[in-house]
Amino acid sequence: MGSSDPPGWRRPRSYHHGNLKEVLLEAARKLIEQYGPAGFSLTEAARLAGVSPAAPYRHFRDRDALLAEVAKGGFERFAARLDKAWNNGVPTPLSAFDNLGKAYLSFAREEPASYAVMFEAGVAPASAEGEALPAAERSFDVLQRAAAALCRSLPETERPPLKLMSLHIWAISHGVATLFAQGDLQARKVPMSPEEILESAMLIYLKGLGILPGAKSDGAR
Amino acid sequence: MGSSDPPGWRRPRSYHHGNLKEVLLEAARKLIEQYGPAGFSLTEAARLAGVSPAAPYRHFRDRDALLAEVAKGGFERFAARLDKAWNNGVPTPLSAFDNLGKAYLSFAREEPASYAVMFEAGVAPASAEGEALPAAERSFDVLQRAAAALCRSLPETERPPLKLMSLHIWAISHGVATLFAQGDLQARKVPMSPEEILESAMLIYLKGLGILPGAKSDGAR
DNA sequence: AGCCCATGTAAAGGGCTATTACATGAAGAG
DNA sequence: CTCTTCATGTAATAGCCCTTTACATGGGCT
Repeated sequence: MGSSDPPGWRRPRSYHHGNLKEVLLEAARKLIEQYGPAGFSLTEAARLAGVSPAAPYRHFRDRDALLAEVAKGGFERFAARLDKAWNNGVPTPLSAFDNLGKAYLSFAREEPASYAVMFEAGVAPASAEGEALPAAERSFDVLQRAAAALCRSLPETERPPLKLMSLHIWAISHGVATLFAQGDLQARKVPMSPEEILESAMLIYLKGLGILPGAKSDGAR
Repeated sequence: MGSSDPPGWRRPRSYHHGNLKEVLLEAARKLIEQYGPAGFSLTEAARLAGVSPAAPYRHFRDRDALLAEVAKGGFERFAARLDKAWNNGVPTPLSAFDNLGKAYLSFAREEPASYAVMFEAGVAPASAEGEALPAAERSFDVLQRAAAALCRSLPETERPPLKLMSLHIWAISHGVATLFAQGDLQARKVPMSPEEILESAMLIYLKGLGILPGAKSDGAR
């Protein structure tokens, strides 16, 4: 890789690009962000990188392989960010959980292209799954560890199935992220921020589990 | 839907098709279901309908306009189904709400193509929004009416903001639908059905609001 | 019966994907 | 230092798709 250059900077006048793979991935994210996963074109990414339309095929088997790499990189950064935000539940599981939710949303907002390729159906078929699976599972693991930590305040007999609870948390976060924190639907006339929507939903959910002090009206029983 | 009904059936031997618009929409849904919104091609839809590649342009301005119509029709059937499932909260709001969730998931499973075009970013750009907005809002209204009915068992001072609660319900349903009830991720090693995941999440959420008898440990307070 | 125009076809331009044969030059061996 | 090698780039091409334009057909109205 880059030997005497500043870390991985492309050499414009060289026949060999020197950094093409990364530049193509970056261009792909930019284009997907702008035109959607469907509107993205290998040829245009090559144009952005200043190379011929055939050059990308030296680094990716085909268009789908490039998208699979976008998904893989996305899952890796996603897992790292969730893990950092959770921070092992420090200082408290509740505050860390709040950070986790905010990190989830900010990733979806800051890397909408990655998020779309990671989760939208039919974008990166099975190839992505195979490559990206480990990082995807690391992401889910963070949610699962958070759920476990939150449950520790409950008597064992009242703890929900851990996996189920993690799926709930994932679904709520994903729902808020795709409906409100991404591109266009964000502009709907919803007077609340995605963060507010997610946090309030999580608070109610945690009350329902008895992890937070319940709604006053348990007298309804 | 009905396939071989007498009213408006295509005339195979006629120069004029007689039913092309509907047949193209149906073909589009079938192709999107199979290859994803990106893999769908106008030309192939025309081939399925037995007409030339230029014929669709007599009915749709361009490829995006056809997708916008898919989205519009999807939202209309979606709204109708949700409304029917909710059934004005009869016999009880809780049972009707359960039906509503099941209807949401079954629509996402039975019309994955429509659902994808309706909710995936960048598939049907702004054109869809304009045309499909009324039906989309009717869908959301059903959720909002359900939320209102569920809240009526609460003292007024403890009711959550209606719009916020509706957004929560929508986000949870959408999250479960896209993560677990559609195409590929469905095949994950999740030992629960989407219906079970959604219903359990909703039960916990409603407990958190005090609409259902609370988790035993409200004594935590 | 005859006209009109909604709805079809054929042909063509331009873009994208992917393959193949060829070109370039960075890096290591002698 | 030179020479060879091979990863990495280009050019050219085939095939598919989108979209437009000019033309063809025939159903329905007068």
